[in-house]
Amino acid sequence: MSERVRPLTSFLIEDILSGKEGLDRKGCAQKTERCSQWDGRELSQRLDSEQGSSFAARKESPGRNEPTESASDGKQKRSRAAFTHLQVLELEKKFNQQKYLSAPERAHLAGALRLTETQVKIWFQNRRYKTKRKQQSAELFHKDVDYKSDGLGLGEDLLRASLLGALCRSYHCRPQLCDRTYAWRPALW
DNA sequence: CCTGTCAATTAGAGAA
DNA sequence: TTCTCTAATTGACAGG
Repeated sequence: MSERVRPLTSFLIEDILSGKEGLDRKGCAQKTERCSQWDGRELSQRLDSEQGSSFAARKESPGRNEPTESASDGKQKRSRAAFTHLQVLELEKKFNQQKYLSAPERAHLAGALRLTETQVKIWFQNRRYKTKRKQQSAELFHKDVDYKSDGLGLGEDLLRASLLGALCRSYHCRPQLCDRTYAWRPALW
């Protein structure tokens, strides 16, 4: 992996408008186009009428969290949507069926769940990565257990116990997740 | 060029 | 306050 530069975690509309980000209008629209929090097209349009002013180009959050802004410094705080139980349930269900969605499928699912296509896309992206990480750590553990138990036949049981324990630890503070992870339970064990 | 993916990271939210 | 989970963001890269 190549070297990482400073992440633009606080991607501020004010910075773009004032030229601090060093992006021209097109670059700005492109960049924002990629972020679910900002609508590049809307931004481009509004740049025409509101150049120089600070405004919130943030899309309406589908979750219960409203975008917040501290009035004093005018800095936009990143909002984090909290998907509903049902939304996650349906996403998990779909993910269990298929790990990748086509554009029409994504649009359909997004519409059905009242999420943006980007949110669905990002959810699947994060979900795949999460699955991969879990699998990798499980494999790592498996190797370790195999090495330690070394012929005692404990590897599989210990792995199961460990994974179950990890899962319980993960969800012990969010009981509602135990229900919505139905996809994992029978398949995993 | 555009759009999607991955991998890594950041940061909000809530439970302990 | 700390910890965990996870939505969102980022850069690099690939394919059409």
